[in-house]
Amino acid sequence: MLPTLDAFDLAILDILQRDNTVSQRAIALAVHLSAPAVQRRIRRLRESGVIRAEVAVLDANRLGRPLTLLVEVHVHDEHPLRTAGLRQRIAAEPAVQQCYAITGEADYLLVISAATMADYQALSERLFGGDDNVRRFRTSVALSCLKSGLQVPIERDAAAP
Amino acid sequence: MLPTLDAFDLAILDILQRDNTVSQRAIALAVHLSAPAVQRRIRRLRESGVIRAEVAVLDANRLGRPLTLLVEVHVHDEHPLRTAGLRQRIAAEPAVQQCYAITGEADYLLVISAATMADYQALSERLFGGDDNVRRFRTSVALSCLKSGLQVPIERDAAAP
DNA sequence: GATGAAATAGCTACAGA
DNA sequence: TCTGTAGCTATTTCATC
Repeated sequence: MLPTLDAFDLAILDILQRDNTVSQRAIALAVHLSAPAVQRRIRRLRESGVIRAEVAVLDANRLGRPLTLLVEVHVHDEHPLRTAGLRQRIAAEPAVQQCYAITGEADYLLVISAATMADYQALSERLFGGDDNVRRFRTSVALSCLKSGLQVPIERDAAAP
Repeated sequence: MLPTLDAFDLAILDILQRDNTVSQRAIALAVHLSAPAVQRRIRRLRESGVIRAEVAVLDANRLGRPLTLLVEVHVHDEHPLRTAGLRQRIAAEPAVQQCYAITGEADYLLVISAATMADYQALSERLFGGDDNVRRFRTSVALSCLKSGLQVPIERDAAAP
């Protein structure tokens, strides 16, 4: 389940995480391999979980969700049992795009997508309202998004001779 | 360039942002449309920018980048001319996955992927070191990632009869 | 890992509502 | 203008070397 990735794998991954619509033939050409070889590697990368998902990235503005909110959450007690409810509500809420447990002053950082501030207010009430383990939360509004992605930097050794 | 999205479009988008390897035929079946109709809609959604990208999401841990860092950056002057350099370095740095200009105490929030703390230290030096407009930056380490994605919540009206 | 055949998906054209 | 049917092209998939 932990296959070592060679330069071919890395080259393939680096293409796919930029654009997974490129054909296996084109990838094969780019990394100097045959198409079936590329296909077998992609299948292994999928099955082993190196490729976690293959998705379309949508424009939130065009879908009526122009707001991105960044929320630092402070809890009284970080103990798993005391935060289970919070974590479950976060997991269940589609508007919460990302959630990190973090070091430092705050305990959690959330990235949230919302249509209106009223919607966010209702959401924050749902997430934090009745939870007496939530000490406080501090919301920042994203004025603009300078960069948005989940791409993992890959050191590009030359792929092949 | 701003086509109104109907229930069919939304249903298609909701499938694709979860898994864009689903065939047009399967989508057609799911949303009760013919495959060519689905294809035409997908093409329009791509061209109009509603679909911003189609990508593979990789597991950073398996690629030797187990660290995620969340960095709040405070600048002296938010004026575009004074922050141009910073924004340019952020854009050029693959390790910076996300960057938001935000309201509140800090001015920017960065999500960064790194292999080691030493690498991050070098990176932060590159990003902020020589810039006298950067007043300070505060780094949090992500202890765990409870949720990770860029999916936009879509209200699922019934797709079609 | 490469080659070639079968299955499948994607694309285009045309007809109809 | 949009959908659906039909037919073609290209890609993926699988067996073999």
